Amino acid sequence: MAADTAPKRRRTYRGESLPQRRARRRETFLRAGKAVFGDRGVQAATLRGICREAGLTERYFYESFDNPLDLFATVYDRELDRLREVLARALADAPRDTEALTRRVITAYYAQLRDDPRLTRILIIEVYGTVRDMQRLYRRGIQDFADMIRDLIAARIEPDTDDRLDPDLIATCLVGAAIHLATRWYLSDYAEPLETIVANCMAVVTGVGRGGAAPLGAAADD
Amino acid sequence: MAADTAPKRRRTYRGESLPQRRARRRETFLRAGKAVFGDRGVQAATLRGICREAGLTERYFYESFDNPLDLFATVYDRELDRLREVLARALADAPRDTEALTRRVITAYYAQLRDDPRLTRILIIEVYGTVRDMQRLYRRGIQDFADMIRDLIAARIEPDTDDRLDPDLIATCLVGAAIHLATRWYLSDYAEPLETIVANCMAVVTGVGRGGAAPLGAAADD
DNA sequence: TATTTTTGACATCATGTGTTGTCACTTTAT
DNA sequence: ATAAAGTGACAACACATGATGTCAAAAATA
Repeated sequence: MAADTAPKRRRTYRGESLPQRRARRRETFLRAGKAVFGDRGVQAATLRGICREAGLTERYFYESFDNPLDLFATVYDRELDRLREVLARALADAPRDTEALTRRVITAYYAQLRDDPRLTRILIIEVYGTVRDMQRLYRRGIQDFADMIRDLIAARIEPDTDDRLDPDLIATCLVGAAIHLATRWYLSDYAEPLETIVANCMAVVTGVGRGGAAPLGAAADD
Repeated sequence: MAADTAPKRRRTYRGESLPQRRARRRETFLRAGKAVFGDRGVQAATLRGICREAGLTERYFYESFDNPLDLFATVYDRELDRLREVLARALADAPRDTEALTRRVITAYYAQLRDDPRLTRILIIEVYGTVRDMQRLYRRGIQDFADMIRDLIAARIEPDTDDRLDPDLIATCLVGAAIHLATRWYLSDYAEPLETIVANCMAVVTGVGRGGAAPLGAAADD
């Protein structure tokens, strides 16, 4: 059926070939999608609103995406990759000292979230409020970070202490802690300075499994 | 306008007065709402579906609720109160030893989530995917638990160690950790035994702020 | 310049949902 | 018994949205 209405020859238009134009329009929709999803949220996003934001018509939307949720999934994937890249870079040229490395990654994480609120909203807030397809996306995205943390802490586990301790579950907790802190931070319009957020997240992450007598800080409890 | 169609006299019907019938129908809708929201989710919930589940018609829905989201908010509030009550009870007759108390509360929390998957889904999953009104609900609900934890750990903070440590933020982290672990647990259909979940959550909660040399367990790292 | 492709604005269709209204039937009270 | 209140099934309406189609103007090629 595509052959019926297909043009005989493909022209360059305004100095762009057909693949170039397609790619540009797709990119335009991705940017518009990030703006709409990141500023107003998935609930408020409509096909027409996205097209208005993109300055393109519905036809070109369907040229690159199946439906609005497909666009969101693509935007989400992309933002997730961006964040992953930032963390990988921080991890790459980090010192070998465990605490310094942890601090560096955590700092990179929160700095990125602070510098790109739209990414933040898409990755940690909007991804929830959608159908089960999005929950798959969410779990996949989170799982990556949990695995990253798990590998970091797995080597430090001593099985003879408590054999119920599971690096996977611990990592899940730590991811949840970081995300939840990020959520609060975002919703407060980044009220606290970055250093404060990092310090408190560090306090949770580096203390894992050390439930002895000493409390927060260095005081001895009664 | 209500006066036009208002009945002249209020009758008892099937042995129930009008307030009794109203209350019963409202209760029926609350149960139906919990079933629909807790099993199929907010996205899949429709007014007609809720009425079918309740065995009542739309008229009686509007008798007690403004719209489906209003019903969800009421159901959410109710389930939150139930959970809060469970935790308060666990906290009330808990030993004074801090660790035992913490363990008791955490155990009560996860046991309740395991025993009532609908409550779990409504409280930790479905509450996200709605409009901003629900985010208010969510924040309010979470805030309560965060405050509870904050009060527990605030007394243990020594300000001369790191003055950026903030009981509020730490509590936010811990709530996030617990919720995220609960989310994973729920999505895995409660694959791990309760004791495992509790042990790992404990490892995170009781270790807060103790970021020294000792890692998970008791081993010394290189 | 003439023809074809490309574009954009807009109309149209189909569908689902919240909301309100209708009406026959049941139950209660006089 | 009869009239009024209550109930339940379902129709009807309004509206938003996704998806598809129409058509004239703009731009490129022969």
